[in-house]
Amino acid sequence: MSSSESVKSLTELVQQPCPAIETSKEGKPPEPSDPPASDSQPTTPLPLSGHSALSIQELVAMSPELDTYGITKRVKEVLTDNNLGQRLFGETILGLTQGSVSDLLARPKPWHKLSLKGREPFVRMQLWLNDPNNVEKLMDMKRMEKKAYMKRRHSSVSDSQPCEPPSVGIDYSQGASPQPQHQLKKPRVVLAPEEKEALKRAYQQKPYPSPKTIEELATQLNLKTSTVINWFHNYRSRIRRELFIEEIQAGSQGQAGASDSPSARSGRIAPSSEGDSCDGVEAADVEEPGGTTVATKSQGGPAEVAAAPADQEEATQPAEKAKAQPLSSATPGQDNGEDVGQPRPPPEGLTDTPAPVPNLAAPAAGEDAATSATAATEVPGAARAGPAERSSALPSTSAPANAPARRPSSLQSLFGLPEAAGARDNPVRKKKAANLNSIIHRLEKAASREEPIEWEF
DNA sequence: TTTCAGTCAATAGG
DNA sequence: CCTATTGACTGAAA
Repeated sequence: MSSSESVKSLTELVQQPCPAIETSKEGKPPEPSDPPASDSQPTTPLPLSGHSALSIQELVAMSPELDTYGITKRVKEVLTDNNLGQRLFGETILGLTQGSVSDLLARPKPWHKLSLKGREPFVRMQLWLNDPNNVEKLMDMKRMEKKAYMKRRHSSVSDSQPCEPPSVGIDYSQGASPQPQHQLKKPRVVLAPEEKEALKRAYQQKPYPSPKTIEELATQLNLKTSTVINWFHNYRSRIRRELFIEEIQAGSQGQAGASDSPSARSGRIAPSSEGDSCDGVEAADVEEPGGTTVATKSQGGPAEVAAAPADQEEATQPAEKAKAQPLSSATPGQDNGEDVGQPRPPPEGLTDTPAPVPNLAAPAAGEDAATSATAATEVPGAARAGPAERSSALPSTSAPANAPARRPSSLQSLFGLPEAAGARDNPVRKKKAANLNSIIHRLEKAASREEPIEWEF
């Protein structure tokens, strides 16, 4: 362990801040000659340009701290400037599929919130950006693909998909017309907007529904339980991610005015930095179709699902909800005009129902506010911290905002100064409200055990 | 077990 | 073609 020198050179490789400054040209040693004696890796699955002796993982491990936002921004620029698609880029440079690349470029998570694995793509991107021939290489790939494509077309005259079924052998579908072919492949569930709405509402009541609640939701919405579970998982993490980007952008916001960010470029002093900023605890209000600006009443009682401080599960089904098709019964117990369910087509395929759920449009009407009420009951003062302003009292480790604003003095980036001013208001509020709920949830959870937990909200 | 972080891959829009 | 969205899956923590 040691080898501080090699680290240094590697660091340069992955560094994003201005590369200039070096008296020696160096550029990039084809291979550093100093693999930090580490056990071998499962080998990179990617062709990865095929050089570099070091595995990315090693690079990632010693990578300095990259500005993910800045990196993605530059990558996007380069790609668009050269008409390179993210599919090509993803597959050849990152080893990821197009969708993943799109996601990554659009919503990079801040470096410190990334796992080792999650950092990998960013290191690769940085490496790629540093490569003087990056564009050229990709263009070559593009040409090659095209060539291959043309070739294929040419060779196969009027042949339709020569070798299509790559299946393992479980397939006897070769018939003739790929029409209503057997759907051996699951059709991919697509939730209807109404269903999503219902789920979101449920999420706001309870970001972490109990299995029982999930089961109920599934029944009421006529979805598979696993679908509901997955939905919650996905929704939670996607909400979380949006909060991250918000965090990032906040850091690079340069409000009109002269002062640019103080840029307190400091190191990571934190043993496990957790900068968080909760932002004012605003009451929540939710949007709704119609433009009814719901004021945030401190709820009246439509808390429903959650009742007992401890485990509210029991209050959930005093009645009987045998029948599916909850036209309006929704959650038993304290109904309050709440309705989680919505009429939907009969179970099991059968596309009959001509009318796609007529009502359900704006069922809610106000109870969303329950957002906070719900669980707050027990938690002492922990959760909400007064009004707003939370000038961190503790020496919160790590600066709340890193300053990715600066740009290297490269000719390229001279042109881009897209700076986007935020102009969002509504959706954000909602997200925050939901986020609060999850915070509460965690507090509750933690309340039952004693452990110095560190939270990041 | 459950949650989470990363991804994949189908698919909806352009 | 290309990109964005999103349900589902995988593997690793807890």
